[in-house]
Amino acid sequence: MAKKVLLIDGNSVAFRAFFALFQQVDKFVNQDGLHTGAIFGFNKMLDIILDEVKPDYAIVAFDAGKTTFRTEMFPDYKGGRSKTPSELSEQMPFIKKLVQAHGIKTYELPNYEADDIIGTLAKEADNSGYMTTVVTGDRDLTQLSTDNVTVSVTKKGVTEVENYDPVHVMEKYEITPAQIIDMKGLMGDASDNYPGVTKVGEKTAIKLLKQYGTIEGIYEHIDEFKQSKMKEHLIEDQELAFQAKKLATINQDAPIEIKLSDIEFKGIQTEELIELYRQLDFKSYLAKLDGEQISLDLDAALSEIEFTVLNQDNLNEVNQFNDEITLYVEMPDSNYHTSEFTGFVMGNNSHWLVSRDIDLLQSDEIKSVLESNDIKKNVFNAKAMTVALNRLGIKLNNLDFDLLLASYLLDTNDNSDDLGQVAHEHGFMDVMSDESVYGKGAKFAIPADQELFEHLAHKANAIDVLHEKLVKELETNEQTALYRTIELPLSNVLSKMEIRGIHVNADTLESMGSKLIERMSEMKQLIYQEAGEEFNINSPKQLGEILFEKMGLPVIKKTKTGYSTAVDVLEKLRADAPIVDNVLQYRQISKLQSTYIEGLLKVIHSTDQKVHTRYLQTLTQTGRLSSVDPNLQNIPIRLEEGRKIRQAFEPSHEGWEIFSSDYSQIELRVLAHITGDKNLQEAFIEDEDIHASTARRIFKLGPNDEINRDQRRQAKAVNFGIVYGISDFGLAQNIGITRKQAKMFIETYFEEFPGVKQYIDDIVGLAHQQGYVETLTNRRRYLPDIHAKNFNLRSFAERTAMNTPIQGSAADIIKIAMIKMEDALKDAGLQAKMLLQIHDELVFEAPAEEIPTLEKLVPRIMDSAVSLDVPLKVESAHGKTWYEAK
DNA sequence: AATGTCACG
DNA sequence: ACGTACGTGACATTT
Repeated sequence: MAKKVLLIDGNSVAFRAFFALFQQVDKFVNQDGLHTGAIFGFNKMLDIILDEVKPDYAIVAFDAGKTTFRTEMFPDYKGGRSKTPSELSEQMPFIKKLVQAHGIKTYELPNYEADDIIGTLAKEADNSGYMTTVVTGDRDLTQLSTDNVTVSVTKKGVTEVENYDPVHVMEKYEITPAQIIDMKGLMGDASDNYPGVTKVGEKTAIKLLKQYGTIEGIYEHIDEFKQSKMKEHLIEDQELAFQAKKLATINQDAPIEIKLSDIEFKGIQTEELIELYRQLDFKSYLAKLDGEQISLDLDAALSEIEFTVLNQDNLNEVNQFNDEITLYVEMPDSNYHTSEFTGFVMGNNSHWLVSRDIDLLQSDEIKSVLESNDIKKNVFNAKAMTVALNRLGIKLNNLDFDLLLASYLLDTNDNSDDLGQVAHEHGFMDVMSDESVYGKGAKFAIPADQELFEHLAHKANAIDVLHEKLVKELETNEQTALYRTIELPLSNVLSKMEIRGIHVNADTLESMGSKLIERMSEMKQLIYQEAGEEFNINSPKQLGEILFEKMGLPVIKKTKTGYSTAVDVLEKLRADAPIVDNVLQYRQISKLQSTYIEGLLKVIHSTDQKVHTRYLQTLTQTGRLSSVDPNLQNIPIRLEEGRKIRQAFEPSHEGWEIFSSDYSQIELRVLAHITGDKNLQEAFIEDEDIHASTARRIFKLGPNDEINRDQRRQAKAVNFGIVYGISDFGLAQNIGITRKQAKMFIETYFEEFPGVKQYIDDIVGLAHQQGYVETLTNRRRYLPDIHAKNFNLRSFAERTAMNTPIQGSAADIIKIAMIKMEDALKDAGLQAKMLLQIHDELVFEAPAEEIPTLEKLVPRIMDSAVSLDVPLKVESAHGKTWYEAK
């Protein structure tokens, strides 16, 4: 097989990579403040292309300096270009190192550009009968393409390329690769700052070349041209055209000192590359490198750590800890309700006790330490530890420091549930991430004793070392109270709710499911009939082809991969063809079936007929919880059909009921409080229907005027819009009015609620000034994009600046209520148990006879969780199932 | 692993 | 002129 040669135009690819990632210029910075976006992009390109080409020879050519034979010929060549941004030029030396670490030579030659080096080598390769791939960001190089030379030009970004061989050049430009030079001669090149023939662009140039072949050919026949402006320009600019042609011609005989045999591709130099990735902070690439090689190498980089392996005979070792201990129980699966245990570590001050034998935790010696109220516990993920130990019949008491929770409060942005990664974020590198120890996907494996124990000891040590630092940082941010009185106690409340679980009646789900399946197959047949063929309705691609190509329905919206078939689009097409309505119905049923019937059935524990969700306490950017495995925060309610799913959620005892209370309009009440807007506050103090009240104001209605349904609906959308960080476009889209009308609404709203307007201006200003915003309890969200040059990114950050204090404070309030609730239920001696939190709603189960008590107690706890300038309002309901609690 | 869609607050 | 509401998770399909 022919040898393969890879020639890369280093400068142009680096430029492309830099500008492709420029919007995120602030995201790609390593610890030393070096920008790394272009390096990152270059690396990505290299990985892909090396994998694709698998070259025998490879080189990356760079431009040597400002002056070349072209500037000698034409002093203004590439003149007027703005200087290379310093953010890019500082990256060039690293790109060269990166290339070398990939086992590829770099080369530059005084007086010549990278193009010429590539052209010369391409010619040599072609003559030797090799297959060559040229990678560049510059279309001019397509002139080099032959049957044996493919020119890959990077498209948006650097990872996608368009491959030019002579056939593709012909398809695209209708000329040969050699004629590309003539085309450039006629057109000139604005970016290289040389002119061609006046008023001749791509279209005209191609037309002329198709007829006369070359620039020379054109001028040989210039006399035969009909009198025209174009002819005048051609004659006038003849010299320029020939000059431009020369400038555009790549020199294929540059005096380079290297031959193909000097540029053999050596393959990746793993050690060098690891060192470089480390320096650059390229974590994902580090992880990607061969797992074993890396873990060996990283292992060597970690400090040696001592530990004692616990067994039945040395359990008295734990007696040395009487003040505080650091504890970590290792679980390979993220679901701590069900995961197996692979080991544990406990200790402090570099005295680490480790073991794989989980049963040891249940020994009197260890159990008494864990359950002690005098010995403080430092952990990573208190809730996971609490639930895990509960499975072993151990009650974990006196939790004090949670590295995960503290880290989340300090900065919600770069968070992870991996101890190693979190430690790295805080500058502590002497611990590995789980992924680099265990590998991932198919490679996942639990290592042998020594490696596992070292990993565990390093983890415990990381918690220990970061403890003091993070506690100080919380103090600096005035977040100590948030940590101690809200998040840490809440993690305990949540662990109880998760452990309790909620009873789900599988029979109810199954009988619903079989009805749905029946209806689904009817709908399916109907849709196939209307379509005239069978296809996969669940595939947006296939559905799009049927609707928009076969049936010719009007295309309303496109996605980046094809036609959009989302609800808002289909709804507009409803009247055009009956199939649309059927597809919508089919989708609705299939969603219920797959996500809520089958999905829920899969996660019911066979031992207790319950589902045990996990609340993620350190995930959202606003301070809300999220719920997974299963997600119990998105069980259907809006449409009756879906709402019936809630009939399967039952109390776990005979004679009990489901009881549910929710905050009414909590976000708008928080808005009224935070903005201090008198008009908005008044509406809540008077307990008015808030959307009607807003309607009265924005439509300028009198106190006795009727508010019609549509006015209220629109006002409701405006209220939502305000909370989300409104834009006229968004509002218009949402309620189907013109942008102009939406703008009017917003303006009127701001006139009527000047305090809200003031708040928006203030908070966006504050975010710009300090780089973050805060909630009522000093929960903090950093907004790095607030300084972005990119309009979209910046606007998004500005909207979050105003939304986060609202959504986040509402989250704070219900969290406080939950902590108080757990105590209040206990103090009142009730059997009632809190089961679920759905952002502004709490769901309980209780004996029927406790319901009257709950109806007073629960709202009282909830509405007094905090004291705002407006009252909080709570509404309750109860019934035999969650469905009936409405 | 990414994308589109749709369920919730 | 830019291109849009805020916060989530699960599923099926496609790459």
